[in-house]
Amino acid sequence: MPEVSEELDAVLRARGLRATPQRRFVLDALERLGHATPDRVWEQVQAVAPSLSPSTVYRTLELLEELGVVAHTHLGHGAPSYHLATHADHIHLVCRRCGDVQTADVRRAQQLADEVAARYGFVTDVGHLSLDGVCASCAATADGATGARAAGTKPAS
Amino acid sequence: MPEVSEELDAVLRARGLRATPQRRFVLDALERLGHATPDRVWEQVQAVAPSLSPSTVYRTLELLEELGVVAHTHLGHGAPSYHLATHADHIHLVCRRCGDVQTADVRRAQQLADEVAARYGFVTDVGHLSLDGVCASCAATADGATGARAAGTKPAS
DNA sequence: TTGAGTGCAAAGTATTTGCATTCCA
DNA sequence: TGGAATGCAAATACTTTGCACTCAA
Repeated sequence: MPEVSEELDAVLRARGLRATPQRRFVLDALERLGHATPDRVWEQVQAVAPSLSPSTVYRTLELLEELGVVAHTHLGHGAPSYHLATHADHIHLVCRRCGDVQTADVRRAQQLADEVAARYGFVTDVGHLSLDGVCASCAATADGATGARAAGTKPAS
Repeated sequence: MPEVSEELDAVLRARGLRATPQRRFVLDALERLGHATPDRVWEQVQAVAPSLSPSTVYRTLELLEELGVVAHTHLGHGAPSYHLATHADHIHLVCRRCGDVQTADVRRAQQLADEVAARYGFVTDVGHLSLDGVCASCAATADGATGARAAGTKPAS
C-alpha cells in the first residue's frame, strides 16, 4: 500500500476536499512512473480504471500541484512532466537525442541557485531545474565529435 | 544593416539553400527581440511583412536552428523561446509569477555542467539552461514568506 | 441529501502538413 | 526554367471548459 495515498487523504481532508479513487489512481500512477506527462499518467491509469478520462487526469494533477503534493517541470518538447513533490531533491537531465530523462543529485545546483539569488535577487526553484543536453549512451552511439549538430537533423526536442 | 543577415546569406549559400526575404525578416525580428516565442516573432514580422504566415515562421526557425544560427529553450508554460546562437553565453531566469525572463551570466552554470558530465557522462548544453523561480520584484511584491505556495493558486506557469 | 467531482463532448490554442503558386538561383 | 520556399487552409496534438450525472461525506 503506497504511503503517498495515505498522505493524500490527509491533505485532502485538511482542505475539505474529497478523497476519490480517481485521485488516488492518478497519484499512484505518478509514484510508479517517477516522472511523466499527463498523457503517460493517463495511459498508466487506464490499467486500473479504464473509464477515467484525460480531463480528470489534468484536473487532478493541477489540484495535486496546488496542494503541494506534486510538481511539474517543462522538459523537452511540449508536454510538462509531473513528479511527486517529495521526489524533488534532484535535477533532471533531458537528452535531446533520445528524449530520455534521468535524475541527478547535484550539489552544485544549489550553489548555482545561491549565486543567482545573491546577484540577481532571483529565487530559484531548484526542484524544477532541468538540463538540456546529450546523455552518455547517445553521445557514445553517434559520432561524438562532429556529429553533435550535423547528425540529427531532427532532434527529439 | 544587421550583420546577422549577412551571416545568414553565407550560411544559406553554403548549404545550397535560398536566401529569401522571409528568412531575413524572421532572423531580424529575433535579433531585435533577443528571445521570443514563434508567436512573438510572427507579431514582430507583421510590421514589415504583413503577408508572412505563421507556418513560415515555424519552418524558418526550425531551419535556422538546424543551421546553428539560432537555438531554443523551453521557458515557462508551452511555447519554446528562440534566440540567436551567438546570444547563447548566458542562462535564463524565468519568473513563474510574472512570466518575465531575464538573462544572467553565471559562471557556476559551467561548473554544474562539468560536474554532471564527470558523474553522469551527460553533456549539458549550457546555452539552453533556464532556471525556474521567482524574480526579485515579484518576491518583493507578494508576501515573501508564507505566500510562496498558498497565495497564487494559479501561478503563471 | 447534496454539492464536489467525474465523464463526455465540444471548444480552444499551438503547431504541423499538403498542395498549388510564387520566385530565387 | 526548375525546383525550393511560401501562403493558405485543413489537420494534429494538447489542454481546457460546459454540463448533466454520480457518489463521497
